[in-house]
Amino acid sequence: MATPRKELSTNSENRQTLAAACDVNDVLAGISLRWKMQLLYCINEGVAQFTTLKKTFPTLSDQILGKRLKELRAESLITASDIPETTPPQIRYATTEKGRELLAIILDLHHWGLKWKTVGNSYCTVNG
Amino acid sequence: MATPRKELSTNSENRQTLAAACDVNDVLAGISLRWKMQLLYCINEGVAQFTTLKKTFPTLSDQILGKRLKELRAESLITASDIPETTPPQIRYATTEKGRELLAIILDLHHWGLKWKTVGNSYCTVNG
DNA sequence: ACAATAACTCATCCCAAAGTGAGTAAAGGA
DNA sequence: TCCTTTACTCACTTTGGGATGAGTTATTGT
Repeated sequence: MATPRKELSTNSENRQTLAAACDVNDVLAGISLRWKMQLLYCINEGVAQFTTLKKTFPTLSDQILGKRLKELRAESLITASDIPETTPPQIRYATTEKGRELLAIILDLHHWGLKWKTVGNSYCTVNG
Repeated sequence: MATPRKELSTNSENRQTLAAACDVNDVLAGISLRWKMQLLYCINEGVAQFTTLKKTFPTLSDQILGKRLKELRAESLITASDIPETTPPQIRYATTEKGRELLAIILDLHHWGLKWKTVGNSYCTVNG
């Protein structure tokens, strides 16, 4: 006989459960999307156009780059503005105050990672 | 004619590329695994056994719970110790200094999220 | 002997994030 | 007229994190 299966996915439900339990889950889900913090960092450093970002990350696809820039704009982490007198019209991105404050915390996370970095990989022998 | 396809995945390659570029990518990938920071937080608050954690998160499966606890131990964010005179032998978890320092940064992230939280969802009307 | 409980582990399936190749609009130059 | 460049978008496939249901080891109580 066929195994009875659930007709509704608890996968997306659980994500909502966690988001409802604490806002930080939404934040974590947002910042961990691949390339996202890298892009925010680069834009803050002045690498701020579609094409220059593409060159900075050669293995990053156009689609994901466009998607991430759209997300960053929607979340007000960056702003977009036309560069006048360019043809075809070019767009320059810039970080917002919200974005820069987030980057500061990401930097803390970076320092934490370095501070507690396991030299060699002794902890990898733990198994069981 | 058949479209020529790549035989090697750039998916996992890109993860390594990012990890090599900056350690913080590893950190981000680690902390964003579902339930992980919740569990770390609960353990720090004293909800520190397999079964009590299960009861705290009813929709969290046994497998993921076991997996996360294993990861947290492997990364030295928590420690495990036997509770004496219990039957069957029970295990209590506790956060490490490394784990508590991480939680402090997660708390910053939480505050950042609250500070910049969009009231209503006006930014959701951005589309284009 | 059998049930109960704690703390897991295993094989399998599902789904959404990530990647792939191609196509689009608009403007200027050869 | 066609080519180039910028900044995207679309339809499709792949991949690995997460969920599911069942099984395992060990110990005490009845």
